[in-house]
Amino acid sequence: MTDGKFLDIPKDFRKELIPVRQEQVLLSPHVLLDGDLSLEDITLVAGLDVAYSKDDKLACVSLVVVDFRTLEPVEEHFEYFQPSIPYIPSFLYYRESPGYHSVIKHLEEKPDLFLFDGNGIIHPYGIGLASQMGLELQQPTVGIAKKLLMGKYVDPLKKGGYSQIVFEEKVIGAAFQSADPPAKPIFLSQGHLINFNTMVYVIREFFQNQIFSTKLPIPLLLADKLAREKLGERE
DNA sequence: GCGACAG
DNA sequence: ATCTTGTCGC
Repeated sequence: MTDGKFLDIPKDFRKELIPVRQEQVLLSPHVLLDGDLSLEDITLVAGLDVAYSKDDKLACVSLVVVDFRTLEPVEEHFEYFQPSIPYIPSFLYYRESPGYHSVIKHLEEKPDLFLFDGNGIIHPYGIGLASQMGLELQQPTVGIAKKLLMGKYVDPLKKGGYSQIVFEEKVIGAAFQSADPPAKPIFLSQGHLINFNTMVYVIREFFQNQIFSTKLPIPLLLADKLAREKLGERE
């Protein structure tokens, strides 16, 4: 017991991460779960992801910007970097954010929304990596995870449907059935400056009139592919 | 009491 | 995340 709440901090990292936890507690109240963003305003959507070498010595971060109407990619960037800390649940931001920030610098045009592979407010202190990135960028962000970190939900019945993810009586995200059952849903959570309904509607749009059946929305699918491909060229 | 635990 | 074989379905 080192944390006092939901996720314990591994003993080896306790001393370093307790101040980090304090930072999360301090920043969490600044996360905004609303804002002006609406579907009609969205033209460019960015997807970001990180791939790791098997020995965890090298990482490749990728960024793909997609036109929300045509679903065509309009910008692609990638960057190699060295992970400075291991993966520790609830501290993913501190492992991946250096990569994200360096690749975002290459953007030629500012996207209207950023999608991250991971969580927004689905987090023991309500500030997952997508939320903290949103605070720093001061831009709308959404987190999309393939596994549930915390909360409960009932399985959406059919493809295209969703259900609320609830924790301590509060709605913290949406389980979205992006592929046909029995495939597991993907787990959406607000990062920053976006409301629940807009988040769900935006993500749902990516699966409308789809030629390929994909589990991830196009920006994240392409980012995932790019990071993997570029990492492969170096190992 | 044990185990859970984004990537 | 990454590793890893065969197998199911279009």
